[in-house]
Amino acid sequence: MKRQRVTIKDVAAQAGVSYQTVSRVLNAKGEVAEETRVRIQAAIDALEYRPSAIARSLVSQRTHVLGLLTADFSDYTHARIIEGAEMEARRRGYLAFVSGGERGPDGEPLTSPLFTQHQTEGLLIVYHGASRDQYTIFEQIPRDLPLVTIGYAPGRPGVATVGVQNVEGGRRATEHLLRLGHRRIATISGPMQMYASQERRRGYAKALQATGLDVDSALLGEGDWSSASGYRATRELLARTEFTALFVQNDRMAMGALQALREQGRRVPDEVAVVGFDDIPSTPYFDPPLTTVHQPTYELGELAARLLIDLINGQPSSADLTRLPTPLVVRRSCGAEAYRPPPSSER
Amino acid sequence: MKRQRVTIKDVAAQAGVSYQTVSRVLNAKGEVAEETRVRIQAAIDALEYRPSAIARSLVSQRTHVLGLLTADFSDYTHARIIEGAEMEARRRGYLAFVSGGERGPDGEPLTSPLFTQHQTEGLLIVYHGASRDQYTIFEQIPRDLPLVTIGYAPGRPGVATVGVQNVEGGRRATEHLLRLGHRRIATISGPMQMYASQERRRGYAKALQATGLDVDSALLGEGDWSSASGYRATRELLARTEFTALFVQNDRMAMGALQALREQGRRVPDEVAVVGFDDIPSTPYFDPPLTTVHQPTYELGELAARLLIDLINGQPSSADLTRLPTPLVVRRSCGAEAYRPPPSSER
DNA sequence: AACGTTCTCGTGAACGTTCACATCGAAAAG
DNA sequence: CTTTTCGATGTGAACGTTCACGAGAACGTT
Repeated sequence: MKRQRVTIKDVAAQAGVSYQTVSRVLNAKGEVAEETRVRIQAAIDALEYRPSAIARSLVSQRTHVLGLLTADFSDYTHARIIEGAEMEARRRGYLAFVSGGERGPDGEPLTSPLFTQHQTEGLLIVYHGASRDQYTIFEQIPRDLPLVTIGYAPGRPGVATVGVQNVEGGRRATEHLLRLGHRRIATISGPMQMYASQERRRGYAKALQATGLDVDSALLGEGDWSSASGYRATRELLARTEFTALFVQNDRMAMGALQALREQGRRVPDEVAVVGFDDIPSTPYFDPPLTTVHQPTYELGELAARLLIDLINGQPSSADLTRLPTPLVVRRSCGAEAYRPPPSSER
Repeated sequence: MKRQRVTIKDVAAQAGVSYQTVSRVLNAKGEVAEETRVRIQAAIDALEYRPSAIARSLVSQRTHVLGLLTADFSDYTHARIIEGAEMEARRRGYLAFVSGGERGPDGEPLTSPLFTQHQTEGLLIVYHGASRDQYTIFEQIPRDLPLVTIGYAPGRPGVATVGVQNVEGGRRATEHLLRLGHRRIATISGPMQMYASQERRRGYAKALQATGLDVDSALLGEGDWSSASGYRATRELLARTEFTALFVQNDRMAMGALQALREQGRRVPDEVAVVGFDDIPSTPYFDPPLTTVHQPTYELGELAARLLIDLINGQPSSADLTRLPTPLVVRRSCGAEAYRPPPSSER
């Protein structure tokens, strides 16, 4: 484990100059004779010298490291956001600590104390968010640390937020079903203390009201985003009331819903039309292929990283509170279109 | 952006001692009078002092940072491995840079040069691996950097490898179908240059041969792990030959396969029995619920991280080349069992 | 009463870089 | 030929911490 480090002084010695001159060619700063620069470059290559980011950080007080914090790593939506954010960060010269999986008592992701010690320059919380009264997580975060969240704690002083058009997405899905002639449209939300759930349901209600319909509470189901909960909520709805359409507010729950409908012998889309939310890649392979509201998760991650980096560098960014569009993707489960074979490439 | 850092000297001044004494209480090293230690602790709390990991790293030459490199972030299997690895790393006091999404010309993930500069102590490559002749990635990695891969480049000098029992999994799936009386069993592999594909197919062949059957090349399909490719490969198989069972070597492809079978009017499991591989969480909600070979991905990530950290600390680890078990999970798509309602919780 | 121990704490150096400034030489200007 | 100017390079300090020492005080020992 003796990893003898090659330092800038070794390079200087090899090239017969002082360490400062080497530093100058490394940073392309200040004048240095062409002849010496090639000599130094040769020494660098010969010794395979790699500057120490640690030492640099110590003097510059900058680490170029971001922290990405998430509650649920392996959920596709979250993973995609992280992927986009990490990619954008890398493009801008930042590295990302990623941490996730641990949740506090209220479901919020947990910060590792390691995060703050390691001089993370900014933090991105990838989490779809609980309602206003539960922000315990922010107490663990230094107040002066640039912070961006995804659709979480919008408008909170000190935190910037980006998200998707949840309300519009919900409205779009519901309008589509209304346009197809459905009048009794059930819906299954995620946990109602979460913003995304509230917003998607608000879109649902808006669409109904615009058509002069009231929201019938018998038609409102609630799950926890999991397929199992979608399955359960659908069975409850079926037992409780009649409906000809179902708007499930994420695709995983929709998968459970389709399962429940199949079991009960309700044909989709003929007897019940179904629309989902998220547009996860497997959606064209649902039975039947799912009409759903697309979420640009990758782009959301990129946007969030961009905003965070701008914040770190003190650049006013217009991205704060940006809401990315959520177009409806029509497939077969809503009955609006004849069947097409699935596309040849995923994602 | 003026983040005026509280240093150990500030704490020392506040407590009326030297910086060294503060360092002693921080590291619980050396004797320090009880009275002064509480005084210093008070100063630490009052100033909200957080030691600089950067400065520490500079002197200790240790960063306690791992690099997790992946090719495909948002694939469930990969994400789960990373999640497990990150969790285990955190438990052992390590933070993890995660980087992914970029692939080289041969499909291998790409290392960021930032990785090595940042004094990553070890690298975990989460990638299911291509065949022997494509190891371009290792050339970018310093030879003395501890390296662990997942089922990739096993036996290569300098890299430790963990994985799952792919051969046994493939055998188990095929044996199950044989035991149910099937004799013409088709299979769809991933890209054949990948280890996982080769191994799973080898398991398939072994099971057939143990029963005295030959491998019929007409029954061999190949995809790229995506649902779309599973769909395509299944259509090709259906057009080409007859079979009563299908072993698809990952669940995403299986999803496409089910879709293709449905379209062609082949009932599952009555006309064609299907078995998958991976046991992703949505598997119970496939139509029909998919019998599949379980992969302990989370545990695999934990194991890999443990191995990597042991390597870093120069501890001989017995985990190298460990292969985690891959039990068969029987659901409905193979026709072996009556239908049970999906479980109430995912993952 | 003088001395060795044991506690407790402080000083200087080092980790690998960059920054601010000083220095040196030579070319340009008078 | 002297002075100015500027290009090229070197020196000291600093970033925040730990490590290897060393020093003083309190205590007991003979």
